[in-house]
Amino acid sequence: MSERDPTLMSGIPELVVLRLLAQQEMYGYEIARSLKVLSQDALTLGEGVLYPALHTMEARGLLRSRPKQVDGRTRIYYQVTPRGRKRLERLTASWQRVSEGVDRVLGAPSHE
Amino acid sequence: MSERDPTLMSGIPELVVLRLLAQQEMYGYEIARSLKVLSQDALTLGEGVLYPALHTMEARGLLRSRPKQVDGRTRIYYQVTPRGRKRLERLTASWQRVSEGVDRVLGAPSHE
DNA sequence: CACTATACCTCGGCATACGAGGTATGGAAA
DNA sequence: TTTCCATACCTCGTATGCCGAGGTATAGTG
Repeated sequence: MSERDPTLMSGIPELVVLRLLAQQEMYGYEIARSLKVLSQDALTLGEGVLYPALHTMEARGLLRSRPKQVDGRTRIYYQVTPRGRKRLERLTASWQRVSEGVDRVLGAPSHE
Repeated sequence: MSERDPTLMSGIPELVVLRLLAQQEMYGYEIARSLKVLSQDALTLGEGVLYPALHTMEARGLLRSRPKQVDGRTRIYYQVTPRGRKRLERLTASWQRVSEGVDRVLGAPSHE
């Protein structure tokens, strides 16, 4: 009936997570909050997106993790590997390309 | 082993197709070419993406089509319905929001 | 004692991007 | 003539990966 909202973010979780972690080591929950704040609520990574993403990224060698006990709570801190940094560069370039492409199309002359 | 390039375009095909068609009626092949030119090669919609997308969009009432014979070739022209225009507005707003969000995250201070 | 915030996780569903492959016509080149 | 390219449509299978819903557990606050 009513069409479902399309995701409009593909690859974006990976891109922004890499970007955050490139600056400093962080743990999952922190990443989620940080992203919401930094993007001024434009980007919200649900836990169902974030955690699986972190796991596959680690499995691909883009991240490394280490658990840390803080106040009886377990946090898993992630950091970017060199391979992850290369990936970040590629994804960033790709994002810029595509987003400029979209903007050009959107900005194309309309006859309103 | 080597990670596969992520799509980095979700919802984008729908968005840009709607945008093009909002300006004028076009047929599939034309849309593909047009998109490539307008985006300066940043966006290339393969036929395996384009045609299925057009079909589902029509099924959802966002587009209407009519076939036309030109030089013994069949072209299927698409136009945007009012519903499609509403959708375009929503998607455009959403795109702007998200892309600005990403840019803010990417532009966040790094310590290089 | 209950509730919220913190902190992790998995599962199933679904949309959809994409390559590969298929049909057919018209025109230009070889 | 035959071959090839551009035009013009299509479908199928696969893989990805987003997402909501739900689950566990601790610490601190009302």
